[in-house]
Amino acid sequence: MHAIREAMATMHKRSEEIPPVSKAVESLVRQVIAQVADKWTMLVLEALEEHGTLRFGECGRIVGGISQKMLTKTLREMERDGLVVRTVHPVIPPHVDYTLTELGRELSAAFCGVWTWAETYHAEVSAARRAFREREEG
Amino acid sequence: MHAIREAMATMHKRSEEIPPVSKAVESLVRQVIAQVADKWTMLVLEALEEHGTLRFGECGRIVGGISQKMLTKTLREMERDGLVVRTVHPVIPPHVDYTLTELGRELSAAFCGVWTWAETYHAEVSAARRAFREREEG
DNA sequence: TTCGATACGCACCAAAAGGAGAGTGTCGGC
DNA sequence: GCCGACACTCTCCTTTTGGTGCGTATCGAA
Repeated sequence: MHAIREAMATMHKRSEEIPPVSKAVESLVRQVIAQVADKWTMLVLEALEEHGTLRFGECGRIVGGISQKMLTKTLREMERDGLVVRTVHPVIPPHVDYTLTELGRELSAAFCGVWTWAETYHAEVSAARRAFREREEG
Repeated sequence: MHAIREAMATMHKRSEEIPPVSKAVESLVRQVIAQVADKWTMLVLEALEEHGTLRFGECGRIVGGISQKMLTKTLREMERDGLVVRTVHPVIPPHVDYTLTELGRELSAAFCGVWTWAETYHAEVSAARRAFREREEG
């Protein structure tokens, strides 16, 4: 009945009762990972890495399929985390551009492995999905 | 007034009107990335990489802070994508365990760079956030 | 005999993600 | 003189995400 509640309680307790000093660091790392391992962040990062400095609209066009709202939000978060620098040129009409910082470039390089993996193995993933569906339905 | 609508329409049109042959592949890669660049997927991947074969409950305890529902969902998706193998031992009480496939291990290795980045630079990210907040509020 | 353990599925609900559309202010081109 | 471009912001609205709690089957232990 409440077996699961206790099981999950234990699950949580175990991870909270053992704070091996570096618990704060691990939490931070997780937070950073969760933030950064975002679809749009990855895509924007890629766009900026490939094209260098980009304006808001350019960036949206290159990424493709992103709404203004999400583009604004993603770029703001990246700026906040020190991944991009936002430069406002006070002219009319407004001109704002975004450039990767060193931190951003490093992250982009780190993500490179994942991109390569996806490009290398997407066929295998598709095959696995087909096989899974057939096993389920067939 | 409807300037933006047109701008965004153009934004989308551009990316949809130019299908440079590898458009399908890019779409697939993006889909795979979006799937795989998930917080829980990364965490489970890490747990399995570090501990080898794990049971459902063990996995939850190691990842920490994940609900059953999300753990089930994450593991199912990973199985579907060919990242883990799910083995059911038909005993009572039930015993199910999960192991990374070669594909999963490759992905884990690819993510290694991101983990390293996060561990290396989390302090910089924190600093950037503080600076951003001070610039905004102060 | 009743409880605890296992690995879930299901129903319900709250919160967050994300899209659509309108509005803003100014300028240069038609 | 009016419209389009820029880089947004703001307000709805829908979809997705994720948590909680309950139920299940069966066995061995208390």
